Amino acid sequence: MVILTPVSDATFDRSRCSVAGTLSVVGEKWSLLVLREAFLGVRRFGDLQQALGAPKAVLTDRLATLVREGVLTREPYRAEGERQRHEYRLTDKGRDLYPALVALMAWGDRWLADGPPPLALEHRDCGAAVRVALVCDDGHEVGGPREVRARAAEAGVPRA
Amino acid sequence: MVILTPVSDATFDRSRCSVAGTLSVVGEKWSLLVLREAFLGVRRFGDLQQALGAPKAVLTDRLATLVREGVLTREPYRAEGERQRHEYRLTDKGRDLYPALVALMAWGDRWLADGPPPLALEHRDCGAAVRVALVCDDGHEVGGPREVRARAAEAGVPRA
DNA sequence: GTGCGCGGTTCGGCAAGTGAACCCAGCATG
DNA sequence: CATGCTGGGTTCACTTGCCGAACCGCGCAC
Repeated sequence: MVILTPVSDATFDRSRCSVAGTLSVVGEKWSLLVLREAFLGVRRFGDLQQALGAPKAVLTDRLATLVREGVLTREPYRAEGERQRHEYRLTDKGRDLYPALVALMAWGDRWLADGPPPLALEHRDCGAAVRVALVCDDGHEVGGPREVRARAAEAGVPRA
Repeated sequence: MVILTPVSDATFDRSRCSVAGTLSVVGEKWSLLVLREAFLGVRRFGDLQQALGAPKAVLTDRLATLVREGVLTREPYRAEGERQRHEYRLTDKGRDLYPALVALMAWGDRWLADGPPPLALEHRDCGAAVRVALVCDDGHEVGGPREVRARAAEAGVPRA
């Protein structure tokens, strides 16, 4: 029997949904917080652990999967008088998660705040506050989901 | 002992971080996928279950917490010749998660695709594609994290 | 060599997620 | 009325994931 949801275009192929795909990469516990730290410039295992308070084993695992997925790279470095260690840096793929992280942060700032936002983002050039906006390619600012139509790609196309 | 991370402004109060706060509301497994369906107009328990394939028990729990957090409401309805049931609808607070979801989807479209994006978003008014953009309040488009400075709020202010 | 600190790995216990079975209200049917 | 069916859950046994503490091993300092 065919599903007939109240909204006609809700019948797209969920198994290929990009939200689910993204979450399979960064949706585990701590992953997005690791990336938050990465965007703040934290690169070393110990610093990450201290900043996050995550169990070492979990942190090890999350870093490994993020590296495996190409979101971070693991690069050797060597500080004065210490042995070689590794640090974790964002790749382009990882840096491209910035808008998502900013959007999540903005929501928390707005709806969960019990005071001023704990972290303010400002444009390095002009000092003005940075935020995420929904825009369309004609340059309009989009107010919200009500103004958006979701269209499913043609089904039946096999996986490449 | 005070933490001294290599980056000076990385020392903000993580315990109040809005990313972590947001994730504590929508970061559990399935939560964001439930919201994806909500944005597509799916409102009924059974439809959600069928669309997601999530275990009923988990779905029940996620819906309950999303309602408790004020992201969804649970409202009675009654279809012709059926008994009363409940449906789950987005609140303003929930609708405001749209940019975050779109950002996650965009990332997946870009980096995980093995074909065209399974779901295209277009501006209802003009038909142009919808995307998330990072902008500053002076109207500039922000290229990425490199152009952003994160500034921690003054510490020491107790939790209101 | 011994000690020590960093970056992990291992381990036992607990919480969360999973699928299948079960339950129950209420409409439909006979 | 009894009976069955259906949607929306709950319960249960099992697996997976997360947790904190203990342990390990490399390489520098002594």
